[in-house]
Amino acid sequence: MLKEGGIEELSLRKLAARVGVSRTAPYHHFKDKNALLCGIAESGFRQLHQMNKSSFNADGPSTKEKFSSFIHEYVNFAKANPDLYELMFGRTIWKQENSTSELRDAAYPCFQYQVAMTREWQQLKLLNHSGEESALRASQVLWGTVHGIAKLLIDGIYTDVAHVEEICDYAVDMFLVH
Amino acid sequence: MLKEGGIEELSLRKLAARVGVSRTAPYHHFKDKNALLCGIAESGFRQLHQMNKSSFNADGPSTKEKFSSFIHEYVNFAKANPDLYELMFGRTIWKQENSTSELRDAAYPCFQYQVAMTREWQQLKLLNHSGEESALRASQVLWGTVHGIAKLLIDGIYTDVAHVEEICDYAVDMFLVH
DNA sequence: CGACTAAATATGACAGTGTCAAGATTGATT
DNA sequence: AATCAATCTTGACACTGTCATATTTAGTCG
Repeated sequence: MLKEGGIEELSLRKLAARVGVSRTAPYHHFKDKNALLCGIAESGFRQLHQMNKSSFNADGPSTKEKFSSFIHEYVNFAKANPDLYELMFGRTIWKQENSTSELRDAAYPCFQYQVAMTREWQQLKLLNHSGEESALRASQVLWGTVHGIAKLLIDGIYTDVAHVEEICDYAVDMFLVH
Repeated sequence: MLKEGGIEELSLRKLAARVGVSRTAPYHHFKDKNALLCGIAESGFRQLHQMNKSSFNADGPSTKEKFSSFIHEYVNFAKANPDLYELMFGRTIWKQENSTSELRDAAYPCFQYQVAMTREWQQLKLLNHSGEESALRASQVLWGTVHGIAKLLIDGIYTDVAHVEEICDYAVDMFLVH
């Protein structure tokens, strides 16, 4: 249902009807609609984390190539699953105390892995920077960049999906030290 | 109402009740709830555009300082008006054909101004990059970065609002050529 | 001033939604 | 065979956006 009509089209009642049960049946498996959405997002984070890991641990490509892969793969993940991505990083789930502890348990390791990758790129002097190095800050900026590009693409704001690879290549080039 | 409880708390009925009119009175001034939201977002874009212009045209600060100002001011705008920013760049308004033509007329010049600023920074050799230069691509990356940082901050995802300035400074440092 | 018109407002209604309380059904374990 | 917990259902409530229809208000013209 997410893929068909996005988050706003996903209602518990329609979902229950499609499965063939009554409207309140889902409430015996999830506390809330929010809990259900958190569950879906949770699996999304596991998927994203897995993608990052297998890409970063691949033998063959150079570290520079892996950095480029990270950017491309991240944005393409969002492009391929726009509604899942929207759900994973949307206000719906994260605002206030909506996020489940299970969701956070899946999401935080994913975030921390990005910090770890960034630390390695930094130690190998791959990234352009002058002052004192901070893996956390650098990863927040890098993540911000891919996240921002992904969101702009998904929402179709002044960026065209057709130019994803070009934009990502440009981003890689702007971050690498020359 | 936006500032009080965010977009999800803003309902036409409550709004009408607060103003002291009936539920359907707003429909004689706005076609839709969507049209009303677009109107609010519209004024947000005008505000953002104005901010960028007066910052970029200020005499005194160097171009490098202006670049830094852009990053900081953009993110701080989002931090100061989280719900307005969420509305301006959220899926609610932009997905499919929800955006009003008036909204686009306010937003696009704002986007294009960012491209113009980026073009100048690029021509002054301020930005780190190796290949062929493209103001559009560079501004998409820069914008992606500030947009992404802003969103991560607003939604409270692995970034703390207390470190805004540090994160922005770090971003500036990563983009400047050294 | 009175009449007409257009803008603005109000009422009732409809189809949705998430969610709760209370009762009915099922299936496995003792 | 009986018990009990898991699972499901129905009824109900308070919301939501929006439409069709009726009513009020204000402003303009002869």
